[in-house]
Order: sequence, then C-alpha cells, then structure tokens
Amino acid sequence: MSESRLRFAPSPTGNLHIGTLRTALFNWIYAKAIGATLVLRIEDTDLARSQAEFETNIVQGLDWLGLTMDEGPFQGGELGPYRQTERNQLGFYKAHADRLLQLGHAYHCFCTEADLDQERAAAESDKRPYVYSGRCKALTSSDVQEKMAAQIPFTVKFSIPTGPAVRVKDVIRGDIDFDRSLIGDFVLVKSDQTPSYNFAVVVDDGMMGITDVVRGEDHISNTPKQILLFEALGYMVPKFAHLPMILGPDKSKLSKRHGATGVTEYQAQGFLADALFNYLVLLGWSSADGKELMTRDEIISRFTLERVSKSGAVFDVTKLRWMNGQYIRRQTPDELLNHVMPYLSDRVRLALDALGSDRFRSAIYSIRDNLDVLTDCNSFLEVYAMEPTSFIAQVQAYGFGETDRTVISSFRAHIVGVTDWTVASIEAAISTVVTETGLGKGKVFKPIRIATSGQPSGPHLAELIWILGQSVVVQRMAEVVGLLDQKI
RNA sequence: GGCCCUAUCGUCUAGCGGUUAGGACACCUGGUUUUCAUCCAGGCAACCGGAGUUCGAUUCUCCGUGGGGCUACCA
Repeated sequence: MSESRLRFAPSPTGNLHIGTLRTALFNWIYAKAIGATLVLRIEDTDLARSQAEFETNIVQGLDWLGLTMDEGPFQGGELGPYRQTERNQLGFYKAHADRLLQLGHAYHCFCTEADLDQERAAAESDKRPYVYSGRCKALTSSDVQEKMAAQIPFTVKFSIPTGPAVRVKDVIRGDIDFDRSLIGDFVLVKSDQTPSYNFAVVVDDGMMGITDVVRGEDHISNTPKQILLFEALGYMVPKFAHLPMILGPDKSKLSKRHGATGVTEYQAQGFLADALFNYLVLLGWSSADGKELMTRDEIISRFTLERVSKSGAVFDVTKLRWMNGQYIRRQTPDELLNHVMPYLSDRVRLALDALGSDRFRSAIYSIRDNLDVLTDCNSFLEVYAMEPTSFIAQVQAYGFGETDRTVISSFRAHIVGVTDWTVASIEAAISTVVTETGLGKGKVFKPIRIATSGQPSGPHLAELIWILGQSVVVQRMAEVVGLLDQKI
C-alpha cells in the first residue's frame, strides 16, 4: 500500500481548458500507475475571477473524460474542505501565516502599490534585477501596531531566508538551481486577508500530505519559493514533475486565441472522450514500445514520468481527428448508436425513426468509416433522409444512358420479387443483374446507386438498399422507370 | 531587461557515443472496393549553428541562436 498522494488543483477562473485537462490527465494516469490517491482541490483564492459556473464546467469536463478523483469537494475526504475559500474561512492560512510571523519568517508590509512601482522603476533605470527591498521588515512591532491601528492596509510577506541556491529536484528535468537572492520577499497574505497562490498551495499541499506534484512547466519558477515555504513551515517537500506546455500552431502557450481550447467544445464537435484521452497522453509522453492507440489500462501500465518529454508540444487537431476516427471504427453498433444519437439533427432523426430500431442502428453503423467526428453524421446520413422531391431532382440531374435504363429495369424486376429482405439476397439480386445484362460491375452499381438513393456515393450498396427498405426501393424504381420512359 | 526551461521530418515522437536516424499524423503514388471513405503497400521528409571532449558525436560539455515560461496583493 502506497502512501503517495497527488493533487489536481485548477482555479475556476475559466472553463476547463485543454492544457489544464492535460495536467489532470497526467495526474490521473500517474496516480493509477503508482496506486496513489488523487485529490481535487479548487484554488479559488482569486475572488475577482473565480466563478462557480467555471468550477461546474471543470468538474463536468473531468467527469466526461472519466478522470475520477478520490477526494475533493464532491467526493469528500478526511483532509477537506477542498476549496481554498472554505479553507480560508476556517483560518488555515491565517494560522500558518501567524506561525511564520512568530518564527520570524514573515513580516507585515505596508508598502503601497505606488511604493512598489517606484522600487521597480528605480531598479529598472539602474539596470539591476528587481527584488523587493524588504524595507518593511525593519519595522518595529510598535510601528506595526501603530499602522494597524491607523487602518493602513497591509500584506504579510515571506522573508526569504539567506542560504545557498535553492535546488528543485524535478523528476522530468533533473536538478534546477535558483539563486535565492533573486527571489525577493513575496506576499503570503493579500491585503484582503486571502492567501496568495504560492502560500495557499504550500499550506494545502502540506496539510493534505501531498507527496508528488505534477503540474505545468509554467510553475517551475514558483517552485523555489514554495520549497522555501515548505521548509519554513516544517512540511515535507513533495517531489516535483513539470510537464511540458501544450502549444498552439504558432508554438506559443495554448490559449483562447488559438480557437477551440475548451474541453466542452471538443465534446460538442463530436470527439470521443477515449480518443481525446489517448491523444492527449501522447502530447509529451510516449510508450517504450511505440504503441500509440492504447486503452486506458494499456496506458497506465506503460506510464512512467521518466518517459515524459521536456519540450512543448503543438496541439495537432488533424491527428486528433484521425485518432477519433480510429476510435469510432472500433465501436460496436450499439456503442456507436449511443454516441451518435445526441448529434443527430431533428430531420435526420425523424427519417431514421421511420426505419425501425434495427435499421436505425444499421444506418448509423453503415457510415462509421466516413466519420472522423460525430458531428459529421448528419451529412452522411442524408442518404437515408432524402425528401421525395429532392430524390427526383437528383435522379433527373444524373444523365442516365441507355445501358443504365436496361440495368434499372432488370434490377427492378429482381428486387420486387425478393421475399426475404436481407443484405445477402439484395447482393444476389445485384449479381444477377450483372450477369443478366453482361455489363461490368461499374456500369451496374452506379445507376442502381443513383436510382435507389439519389446519391453518387454512400454506404455499401446492398446494405444501403436493405436499410432503405423494400417498399421504398420498389417505389423509387417505379418512379425512376417512369421518368426514363417520359424522356424517350 | 533578469531568471528559468527547451531544441530530431510540416506536426507528435523513438533514440540514451558507432543506426541505412525508427514509428505515427499529414502529404504523394499504387492496390483492394460499385462510389466517397475505410483498409493494405510504397514514397517524400529531420538531428538549429559554432567550438570543444572523444578513435568516433544526433547523443556529453560550453557559447551562440531560435522557441517557450516566469518575472503581480493571477493562478
């Protein structure tokens, strides 16, 4: 039994994003791979930007992908609550801040934004790197009392202890050293008395017993600050693994301006959760045996952080679409039916309903090779939903020749007489037409396809005819023959 | 600007001193198929540059260059 504990800690300041989802995915897979407990923690300390609806969107997205959490705001757990605003109300951060204050690792800072801007500007004009001067550290306790009595807004800042470079031991990247003189005292508690990100993260990871932190590369430079805090607070420092970024086509960090980045959008476009899952794990990780199409279990059993790559990966929708098509083709008829159902237009849905449930399912299964995304289903299902008038128009638009006429009358004669309406007997009828007319297959199939479905391409012909149904086909053949007779 | 990460086909990647630098997507060609698609076969295509280390560097080191991230009382 492993004691490992991982966490996924999104902030509800926007809808679930592909990049965030990928972090969740890697945490989930790694947790499964090592038998760790996975915690969902909502980092909503940014009161201005956090919204409940975003939290809902995130949770639903995780749920869609099947990224189950072991502990979290909805599943509960011993070490909750799992929202930082709630934890703040319980005074967790205050208690930790007080402790640091007492230990002399933190101090009250009354600098205003203008003060800080001035320091920054001065540093810039001197061409030296900006770090907060730490001037408020010099304040005596009576100074502090005085200012607090005067209601001057303040923050609590962490006093960076002196010492050698801070070493981040990254599982993926190796050791990274940071010069602590460049870090500068930073805010622990904001003037509204809510914790800053770096503080809340450490308090929570410490309290929740997090042993492994797997997150995006954009957090590397936060890590030394957090390590110092873990140490000051007396918590065990977790292991760190920083995942490479997911990039847009222009290679910059994937963001809204790259178009569809919301997980909900991919769902709406008809991507399968399993396909997205599979595609995403391949962005920054590869299996040792080179296998790409893998089930979740296959991924979990092959997964190691050592095989995570270090450089950013461009999100390539084309390959995602291909992979989605692969997953679609592996579905059983019933699975495909269930997945396609929500994407059917009312018109197509109605037309298919008229076929009965058996042929409904077959109709959908018949177009599986054409689908990359589920939203494409309606256009391919159009053959089954053609209106009588547009059918006639299609037939008329096709210039039937003399041999076509022969083929159609022959086919009509055979199809009328079919007593057991099966794909096999339809195929037999078509072969009979081929031998009877002495024409090549191409000369036979094409006119039959047009005359039965009104379209030059579509599903396998006999299957298509079977799904259309004998009465419809017979009726259409009569219509087509009638049309051809008129022409002459 | 400072700090940090990073660098193999267009894209995702394998490689962990000696390989004809492999695979996947995309693309091109051919085959199968009644058509589109699927499927199968083949093809095109890459080690950022310069110094080192070494008998030998895609691989190790350093310096450039490119790309990215962070530099907030955002997370």
